[in-house]
Amino acid sequence: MALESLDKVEILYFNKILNSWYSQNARDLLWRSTKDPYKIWLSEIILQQTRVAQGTPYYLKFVREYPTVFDLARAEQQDVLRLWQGLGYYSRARNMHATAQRIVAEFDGLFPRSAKELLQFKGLGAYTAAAVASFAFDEVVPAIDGNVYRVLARIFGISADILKPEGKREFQRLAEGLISREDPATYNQAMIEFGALQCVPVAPDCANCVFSDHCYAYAHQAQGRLPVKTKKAKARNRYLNYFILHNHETLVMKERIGKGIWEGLYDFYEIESDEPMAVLDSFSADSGLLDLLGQGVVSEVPKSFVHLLTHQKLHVQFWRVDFREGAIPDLPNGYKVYPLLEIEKLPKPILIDLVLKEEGLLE
DNA sequence: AAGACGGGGTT
DNA sequence: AACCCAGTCTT
Repeated sequence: MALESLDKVEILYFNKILNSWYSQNARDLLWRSTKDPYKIWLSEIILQQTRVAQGTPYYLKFVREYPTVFDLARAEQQDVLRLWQGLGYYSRARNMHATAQRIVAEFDGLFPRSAKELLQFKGLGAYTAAAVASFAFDEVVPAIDGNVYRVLARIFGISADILKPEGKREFQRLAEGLISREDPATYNQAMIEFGALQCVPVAPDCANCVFSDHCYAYAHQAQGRLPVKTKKAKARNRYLNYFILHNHETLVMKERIGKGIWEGLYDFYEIESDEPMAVLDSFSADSGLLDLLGQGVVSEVPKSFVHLLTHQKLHVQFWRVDFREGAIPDLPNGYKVYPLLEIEKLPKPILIDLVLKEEGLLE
């Protein structure tokens, strides 16, 4: 479709095609069958940068454990993080919890109804605020996620960078012109669904597409270069050395405080090095650690791990240090001894959880 | 404007 | 190995 000549008739035509496609192809997703703003918000937070298949079990867990915003607000942050464990981007869980508490404390448990008002809450950005306002309250605001950027960029041939503010404004203007005034919620769902199922990132089936006669990208074979998205930096290498200090009944862990990965989650005694460290002697710089190791029986966990994050490549080596019962010596600040039975309840990075299970320290 | 922030699926 | 996923926050 030609962007310059987009008139009222073409907008109606676009919506007619889209609606028709959606009515025949929409998936039956749990959060689509409710108007409860809490559940819609919950689903949107979970689905940020997350596939439906990966997020669905978490949505079910959260709805069961915290059926209302009041239940979530009452919860301990640690329990919220524990339920979120494995989903990644843990600031989503912390922000969601804080927002639930604000909604209860300041808004009597009622979500404000406009995207503009929803933007004031942590974790609710432009997309999520629009999604909640339109899905729960039928506000006429376009919810533009990665799917929608892709659909718009291809059909209308928009080459503005979707990661730059100027590019976002261009897509926003286009979407505001396109959105259905009669049923904005369905329009938004349909655009997202169309991007997720038909206008997929790689090798879309354009020959069998309801927009094939009107699509810029198909006509110009530009599917591969639209949308335009600035590249992200390559992942940097980090070398993490973990010491699993434990005796028969207890284990030493620490909460990760402050900025960086896994904030609020628990891991082990840790030393980071600039490059791989093969032998224990390499740790002689840490006298406190040497003290600790001297009093226990040290064994290297046979495996080392490479754990890939979007922005970091973690090279992780575990060492296991066993102490006699009740004999774990003084620990540096922040480290605490936990009974093995309590470890299960702590929120942990997926890698830590995995190693605990492999070591037989956690079920 | 550019980075940081997870874990997993797909190609 | 590269790319992406129902993005947001911080600097």
